Amino acid sequence: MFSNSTKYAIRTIEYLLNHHGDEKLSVANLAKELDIPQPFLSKIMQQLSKGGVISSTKGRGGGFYLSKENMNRPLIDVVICIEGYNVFDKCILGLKECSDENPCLLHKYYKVFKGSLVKPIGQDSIEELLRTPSG
Amino acid sequence: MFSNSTKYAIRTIEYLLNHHGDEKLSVANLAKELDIPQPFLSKIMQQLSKGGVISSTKGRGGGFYLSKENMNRPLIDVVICIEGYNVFDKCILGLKECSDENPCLLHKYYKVFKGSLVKPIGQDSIEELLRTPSG
DNA sequence: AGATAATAAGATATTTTTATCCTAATAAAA
DNA sequence: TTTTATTAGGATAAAAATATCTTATTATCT
Repeated sequence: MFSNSTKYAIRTIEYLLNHHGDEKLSVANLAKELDIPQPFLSKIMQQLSKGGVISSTKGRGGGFYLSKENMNRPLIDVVICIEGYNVFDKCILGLKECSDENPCLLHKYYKVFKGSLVKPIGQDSIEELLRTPSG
Repeated sequence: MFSNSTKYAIRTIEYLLNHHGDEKLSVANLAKELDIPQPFLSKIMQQLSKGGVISSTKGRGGGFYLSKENMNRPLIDVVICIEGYNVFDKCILGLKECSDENPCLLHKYYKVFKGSLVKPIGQDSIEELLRTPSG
């Protein structure tokens, strides 16, 4: 479903949010805490930063963090920033045409999934979604 | 979610099932009908055949088809045959530990999905699942 | 101003997935 | 028995994803 890059991105943003208020966090720090290869996470963070999904400051005491604006964006923006598109817009079996009228085999099942996962991801802000304890 | 290989496999098996009773179908034929690169589909069919998910006969008039046994296997076997494991057993965010007690961020959403898609895929036979018109 | 600690960015390497090609083996038909 | 149409299988190629390394740039502290 998600690429490793996207998985890492989501997990890192969650961590960033839950450790907000502390000083900004360096890639080295994040990579260690989240058990992600450091240089790879560095690449991902650059991409997220360029896409405006996270913020950063350079220099001593710098690092990555989430601004108020960052927190107000829907989580799906993170996915789009990494993957380049909304992965959930595509047919689960890769058909070019797949809709309620012209469904693939698994369309009806996948639709339930979209209703339950993709909707909150697409609508709710990062803060709303990630701050609530999951279960 | 699924790799291209798996998507192709599922679509081809669906086609095979719906054209059962006709003569066996060649890779060339299937690739053309389903718009899949022929040599790539060939590889996939070999793998499925070796895994016992589909059947084949060589020589003139030969081709691929589904035996009664093939039809009675759950669709998840196709996924396992291609991917090497059940992709749905893994955490959507790639956590090593992810359960109801110790859930990742998206665990509760993903769980709904599993209930709706993975359950039928894992339990129902290929014939039951694919023969029914979807929607 | 200089040293330091951090991100930014580009070049490169590795691995996996996807795709292609070619030859061998097989089975049926002529 | 020869030809033909097919799968089987191995060798290889191309592309994408994943991972690493190195250097440049920047901001803060001393």
